[in-house]
Amino acid sequence: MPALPEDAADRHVARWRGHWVLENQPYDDTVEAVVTRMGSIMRHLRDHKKSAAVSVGLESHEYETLHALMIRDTPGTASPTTLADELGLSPAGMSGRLESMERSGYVRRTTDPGDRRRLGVEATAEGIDLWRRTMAARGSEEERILGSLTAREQATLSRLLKRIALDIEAGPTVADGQRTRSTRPSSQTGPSDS
Amino acid sequence: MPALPEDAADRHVARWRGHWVLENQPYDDTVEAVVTRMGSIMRHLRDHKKSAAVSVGLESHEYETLHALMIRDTPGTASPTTLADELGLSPAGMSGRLESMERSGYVRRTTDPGDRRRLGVEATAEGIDLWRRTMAARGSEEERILGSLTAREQATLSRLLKRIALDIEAGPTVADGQRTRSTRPSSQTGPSDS
DNA sequence: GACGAATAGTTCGTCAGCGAAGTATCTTCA
DNA sequence: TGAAGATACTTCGCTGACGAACTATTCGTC
Repeated sequence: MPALPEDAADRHVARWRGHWVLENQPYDDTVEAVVTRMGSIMRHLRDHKKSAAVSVGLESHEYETLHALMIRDTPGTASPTTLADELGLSPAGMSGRLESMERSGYVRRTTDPGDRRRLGVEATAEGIDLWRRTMAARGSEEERILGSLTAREQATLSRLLKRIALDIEAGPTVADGQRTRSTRPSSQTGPSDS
Repeated sequence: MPALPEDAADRHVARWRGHWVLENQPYDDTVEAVVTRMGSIMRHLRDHKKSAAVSVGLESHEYETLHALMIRDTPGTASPTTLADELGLSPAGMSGRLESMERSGYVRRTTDPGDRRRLGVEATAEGIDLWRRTMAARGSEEERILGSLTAREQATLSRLLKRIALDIEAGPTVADGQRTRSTRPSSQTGPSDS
């Protein structure tokens, strides 16, 4: 494996090491670099997705909404509440979003005759079209950037990330506000949690 | 290597596969899983950081600002413009944030006698204290979750991510709107790119 | 030295999102 | 049958952020 040139994360780590202030907490270059790199990769993908949406005339939150609507088991239709949950939005936020998207004609709210509290949200033909065009404009930037790795390397990466993800999912489900201590992970490496 | 149980990303991938709509674009499970996992790891870290800040009485954006102020080469002081750049904020946003943080007493704006257009931003003693306490409350969740991996595995992960990050940094710097095709990566590997 | 361009911040109008409170509808159960 | 309570969504007031326009200062150049 050839030595790789410096990346932004390396520079970040070098810069930060000197400013570490928690005496009882070690500063771990590798950990810091990993987190920084994941951050910049995700930011890149987010920016890319956003510009794809904008190039088609959609705000990125509108694209997200259409997307959530389209990739579900009953494509193109859902209740505002479900949608809000999936998008991590408050009910109020969802109302606002649907309102504006309905005005733009991307979406339609329908009433449920069986239960008049309930609404249905459907993507309109135009909404679906714009969603598809955004998908196409997006191309698969994800595949492009992961293309720097071989299939084997991708698999390794995926497995390592999965171990971390599983650890998080097993965790205390972060709960609200209060930081409950995790189901101490397999430990072996005292997370030295403060 | 033992078979790992299913994680949320596995479920996401399985669910999404059926809804893939770009005929000319293959659907790559591994890529999708990698991106999903990085997303949930980063989200977890973000939530954790936020709740640490809140537990100390800081809004998460206030913590970010103090953090940017503290980890720089001249700790505790910077110009609004620099700060805005580092935080990815518009000048207007920065003004607002400083305004409210100054009202809260976390930060102080000072005038530069040499150039009266310029300001300096300094963290106050209270701001520094709250920042440190947030750092402590944060503990190192990053280290805790990466603790699921051995040092060797962490190094592997870091290297793989670095390859991707370098590819992105080398890229067309995403520019605005238009999707320019990257300096085709070293290629060699249309990997499993199915 | 003085006027035009550049630079540093601020103000203004707007928008998406939040939490809390409100409205309408349905469910439960005495 | 008819409250009391639960559920589904909306409205309201507020906040943080944005882009565009504005103010104040300094730099460059003739």
